[in-house]
Amino acid sequence: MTASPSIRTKRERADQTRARILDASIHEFSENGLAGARTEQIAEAAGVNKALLYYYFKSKEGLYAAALESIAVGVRASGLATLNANASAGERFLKSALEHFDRIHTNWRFQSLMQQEMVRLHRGEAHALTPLVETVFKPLTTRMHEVLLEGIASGELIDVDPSQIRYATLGANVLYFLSAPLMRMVSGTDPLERGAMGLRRKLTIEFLGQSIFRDRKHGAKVAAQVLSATPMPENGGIPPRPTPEFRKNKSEKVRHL
Amino acid sequence: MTASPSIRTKRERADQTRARILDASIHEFSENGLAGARTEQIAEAAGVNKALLYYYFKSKEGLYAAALESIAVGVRASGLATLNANASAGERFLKSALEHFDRIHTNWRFQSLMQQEMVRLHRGEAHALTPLVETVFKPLTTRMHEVLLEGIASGELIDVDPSQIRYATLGANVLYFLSAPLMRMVSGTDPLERGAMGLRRKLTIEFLGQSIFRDRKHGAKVAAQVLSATPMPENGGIPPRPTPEFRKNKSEKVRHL
DNA sequence: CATATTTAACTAACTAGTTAGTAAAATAAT
DNA sequence: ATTATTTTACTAACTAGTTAGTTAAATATG
Repeated sequence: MTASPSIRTKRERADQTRARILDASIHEFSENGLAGARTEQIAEAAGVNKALLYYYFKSKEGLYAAALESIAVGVRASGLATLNANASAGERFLKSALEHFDRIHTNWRFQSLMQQEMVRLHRGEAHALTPLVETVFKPLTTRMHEVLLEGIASGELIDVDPSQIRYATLGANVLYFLSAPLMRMVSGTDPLERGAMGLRRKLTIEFLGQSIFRDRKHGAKVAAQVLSATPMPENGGIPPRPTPEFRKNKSEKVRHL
Repeated sequence: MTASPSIRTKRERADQTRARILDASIHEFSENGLAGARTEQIAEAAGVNKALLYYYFKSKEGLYAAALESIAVGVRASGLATLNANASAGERFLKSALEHFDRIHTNWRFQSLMQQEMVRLHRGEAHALTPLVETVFKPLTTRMHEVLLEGIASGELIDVDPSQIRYATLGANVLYFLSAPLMRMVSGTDPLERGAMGLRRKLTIEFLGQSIFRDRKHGAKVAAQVLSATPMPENGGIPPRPTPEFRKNKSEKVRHL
């Protein structure tokens, strides 16, 4: 287990192990939640002994918080990038809506962790999200608000509450992916299949072009432009599930002998 | 323990205990999830012995499924009622959007259970939701689709994908409540406080009036009409949480001795 | 050798589900 | 109507298994 020959020093190898633990944690926590994830499983996936988790991070919750922070790093940057692009406020907002849609499925782990954190927050648990408020959520929310206000002031967008536009836009994306397995049962077709997703992606932006732009013809043009400028990224992250029904649980073991 | 004098027969008392168990289950499961809820705690809250849960429902999952079905009964009726009201398609849709907003906070337990079920579905777990697909979700989705198509055909609503209108509308409501504890940390004000909620309720409908109606003046009128016809219901269901931070976990006990 | 990293072995606490038994109500027999 | 028998509703105590976290020893590495 003397690792790859490229890594020699003690420090480097330790850092690498640490990173492997974080990777495995993101994987396990995003799929099974804080309570559902098993430390033993994380250790195994990282190829280390369970006690090592407690050597690097003091507790399961500490590990969870670290995993959350490590995955959140990239989100802020890409989110702000679209909002600061060189384009009209309306176009920047559509770009950012599209980026949000794409990010949900390319970085599904992050989305999954966030959804579980929201539930935990409602229960009054979770310190884990607190640090991300300042580093990620506040900057993104604020910037988006500014862009929308700018678009409204310039007359490009309709004069409605910017937060409401935000809720409707992000909410649509969140709900699409969150409800996908349910809608699959309702409609028979899988919203996570690439074709369906590509269509939804297009309809999402076109809808915004028609709904929040004062001049709907202009909105349609901007939507088309944004869509043609940003092709759908490769299938990223939502781990495909087998047939919806039969599948033995993991987090809640059934033990009827 | 001969209970109240009004209940004499064995059968009646048994039905009552069964109902008490279901009530306690809804409470516990909605607050702690399937895995997080403790059978002992459910039994205690229902005032019965734990083994009785297994006498009435064969397993924890069976109890969960029964609780879910019992709470879902009311949702279909109220949802369909607004969609079938006597009004234009556009107005019926706004009514139904408003009913959805109100239902989320008056029947928070249902919403909470649904959100957790969505996550479970993504993991490939959950038979519990399957029966509700036919009895609740399919009828509601179908009817809403019909209403939207009617509104588009009549020219009252803009010609965009009906499903996209649904995602944007319901998604906005879901995200508002789901992200409330996070937004409270971001903005400092509590979205679940009654004043804020009343405002959001109004902005939600007004936004739809401006965004999905072909004639925005007409949309504004319909929105005002729907809002004045339906006052905000009394504070229903989201259990208020103390100060966001400090609060010992329940589902994931920390046992560092 | 001394220090940082890693592990095998262990434990204390907890939890879903079971079992064996009881009290009282319902039903059948006399 | 009284007694005997069966069924229903319910409980106390227990089992078997799981899991987060600890400890002390081992293994590199500088």
